[in-house]
Amino acid sequence: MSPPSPRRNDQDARPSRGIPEATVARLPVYLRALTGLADRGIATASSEELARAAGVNSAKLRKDLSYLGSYGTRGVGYDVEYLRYQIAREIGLTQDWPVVIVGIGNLGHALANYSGFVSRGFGIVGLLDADPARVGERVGDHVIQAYNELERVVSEYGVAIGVISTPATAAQEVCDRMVAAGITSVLNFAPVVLSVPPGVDVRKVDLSTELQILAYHEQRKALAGPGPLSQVDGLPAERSPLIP
Amino acid sequence: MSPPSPRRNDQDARPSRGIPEATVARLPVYLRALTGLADRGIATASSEELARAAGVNSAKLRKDLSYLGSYGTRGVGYDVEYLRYQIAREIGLTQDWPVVIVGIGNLGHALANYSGFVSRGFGIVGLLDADPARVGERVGDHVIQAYNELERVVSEYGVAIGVISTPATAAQEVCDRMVAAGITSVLNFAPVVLSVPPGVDVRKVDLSTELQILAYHEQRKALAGPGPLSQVDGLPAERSPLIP
DNA sequence: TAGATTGTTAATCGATTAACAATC
DNA sequence: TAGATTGTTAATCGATTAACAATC
Repeated sequence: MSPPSPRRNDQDARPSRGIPEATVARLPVYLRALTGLADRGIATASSEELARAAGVNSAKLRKDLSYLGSYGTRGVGYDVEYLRYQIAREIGLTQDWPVVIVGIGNLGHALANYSGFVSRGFGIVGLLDADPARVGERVGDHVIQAYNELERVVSEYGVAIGVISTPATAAQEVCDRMVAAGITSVLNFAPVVLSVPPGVDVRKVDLSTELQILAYHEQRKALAGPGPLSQVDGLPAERSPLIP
Repeated sequence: MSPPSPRRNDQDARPSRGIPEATVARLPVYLRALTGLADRGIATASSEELARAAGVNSAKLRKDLSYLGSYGTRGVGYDVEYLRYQIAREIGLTQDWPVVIVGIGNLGHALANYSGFVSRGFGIVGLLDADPARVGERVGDHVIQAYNELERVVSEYGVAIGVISTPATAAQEVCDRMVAAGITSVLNFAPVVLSVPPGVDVRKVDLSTELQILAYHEQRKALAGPGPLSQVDGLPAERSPLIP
């Protein structure tokens, strides 16, 4: 009966706004694919070639890139270096992001030594640990500092992104303290669901969740029987238990 | 004009089949939440309580659980232990999954020492590295073996899931060899897009992608200006560069 | 111009959510 | 029975995909 209610129109915003989440999550993949092409001396790539390098289909890639603007040339393709820069700018990698890591156990060491960290616009400005025995230890180019230094490091370097690689039991309290100190984005490696106030982003990386998702699909493959056509002319593929 | 073409009906399959991917990805989260509740001695939980513990809304949780069956009691809620078992069974965690890890650098060490590994139905049956200098080194309960042992370990233990924590340059060749040896699920920590034949599942965990997604949102917060209401009465929030 | 390839449209598919009848 | 809460429906929203007009 009544006309559709007037709705806030996304057109009002700048074109750089409102990129779908699914697209945002793929931009880093495109960026990496472009870097790979550039390293191999390739100056121009079609959506088809770029999509292959990124592991997606070309329709999706073109749709994704269309949210950023028109950076391709019809009949030609995309200039690798130009597109790479545009995506980096869109993500915000034309500036450096200071990052603090709390919890320097095995995983924290691995993160601190991860070269992709520095090379991609992120810089570690603090490695913090609550264990006094670890404070002062050298890890890569850095020295582990006391957890108590968190507020100082965050304000001194203007840290916006914090990484949590503590045990699960400590993660929420570390997160709370990060947020109180001014951090508004958290990358969490601890296997807990973190509570944060509105305006704070949390992303979670969870080994055991990933393994469980694989196990689910693996189990279904076994149930479906061996062979790509899921023929059921034999018993399900046998899997040995842990003891051989 | 013509009636819709006859389509293969999912109803034909058992109810345990065809759980949406988004739901599958949340089952491990529910499982962990249930374990947490059980640890605190809670025997029964409503969808509302369970959803809070898992960090989702209760409608989504009920919808997700409905794909597994009717394991709740109207007016009462869910029996924590019973539901926990049903989800574990659905995922396939009532059996143990032998896992092999290739690439025992910093990250490989962290993964090998990760306790959630063993405790959640996964068992490491091999730590492999291509560097002869590392072979023989003790990591947790295991000893690093030569990369050459891959085929033997996979067939001896019936390994279906392989973890790649090598440098990016080695990842594709390791993956190919895993697949040739019979592995059908790969968890990849190397920052490359892996090519695999149909029927092989790959999941990727990528630190720098996660950081970049956070950076994108962080940048938008800065552009929107300080304050939760995105007021633009001031300059964008200042972020210091890496050098203070 | 002819060929190639982008950027966009529109159809389809899958995921989320609110609401509520069923039922403990 | 009255109150509580599940399981399901249906509406909405967001993501994917194929197709193709626009255009280099």
